[in-house]
Amino acid sequence: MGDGCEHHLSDGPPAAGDVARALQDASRRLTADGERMTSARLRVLELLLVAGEPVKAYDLIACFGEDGQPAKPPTVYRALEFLERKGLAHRIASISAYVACTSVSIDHAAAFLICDCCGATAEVCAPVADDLGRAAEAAGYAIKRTTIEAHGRCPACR
Amino acid sequence: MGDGCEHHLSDGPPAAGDVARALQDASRRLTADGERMTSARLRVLELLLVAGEPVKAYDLIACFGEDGQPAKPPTVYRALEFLERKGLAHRIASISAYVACTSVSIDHAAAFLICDCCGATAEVCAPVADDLGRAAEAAGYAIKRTTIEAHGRCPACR
DNA sequence: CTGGTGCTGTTACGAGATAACATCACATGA
DNA sequence: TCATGTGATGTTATCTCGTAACAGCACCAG
Repeated sequence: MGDGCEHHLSDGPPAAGDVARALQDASRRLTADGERMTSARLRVLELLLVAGEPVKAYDLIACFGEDGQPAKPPTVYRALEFLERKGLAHRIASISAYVACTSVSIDHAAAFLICDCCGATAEVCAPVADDLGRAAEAAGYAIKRTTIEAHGRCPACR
Repeated sequence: MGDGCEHHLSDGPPAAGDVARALQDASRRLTADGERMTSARLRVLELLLVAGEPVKAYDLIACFGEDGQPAKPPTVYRALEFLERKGLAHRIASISAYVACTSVSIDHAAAFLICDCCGATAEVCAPVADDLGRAAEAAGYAIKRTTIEAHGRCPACR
């Protein structure tokens, strides 16, 4: 969220229809995968999609209930872990927040550009991780998972 | 720290002489810079150097006093913030830990390879961040700071 | 010796995340 | 149909991580 300025054009919350469609797509993909899209998982994904930007876990916890009832932390953390495992969401470690995955490709390895001014984030793909992979190989490391996050200012806030 | 195996050859704790030398170098560089290398900062840097791998903030807090007395959290967090600002230490966001900077070049933008098995980390430099910079430019973002971390297995643990 | 600036000490608390255990839902095979 | 195993959830409690706020001190510049 904005600390000072309020530009915020980029990404942003999508139309309601888009969210519904994304939720349906996700559900279908999961059931096809033999996984269960339970109500808690669906709700957390919905909240992430509606936000359209990184959200703190405790913000999710606070708005979890349709009626305004908060959830218990494990409920939300379990859903987040599941969504992340399935590539439907990502944790952004540098700000301890979570965001719905916007990348089309299933096999992720995402990188994020994060605006310190308005909070907008862009998920960028591919080329970044390659470089890192090469460096890892040179050092003899076998990589399983990457965290790639760049902080700065988005086009609107510059 | 190792969760299961205990290989752990890489990096590791350096000889006492090396630590002393690194501390002196750091002190000189700071005073030349017009900064003060106070006892708390020196102590935290020493603990990081001796460990030779990422250390949790509360572990630093616990071993802070020479006599075994723990420090108060702000003491350590302030020192860490300072050391990070000066490029003498880095925070590793994906595991909420801190590590002394091993890179020779002053102007950092470091990337880390972290072994999930034994905890060893390698700090790799340069080429990685370039790629990310290009992606950012394409998206119109101006980057100030990056977090690049890869998890996997080190040569010894593979 | 006076004021400003930056560092330290201390208390208290807010935010982030997980352990442990009981219970429930549901598919599968006897 | 019922037994059973697996995975999801509910609940309590706790742990870890990090910071706000304020008082006091150290040191340098004028």
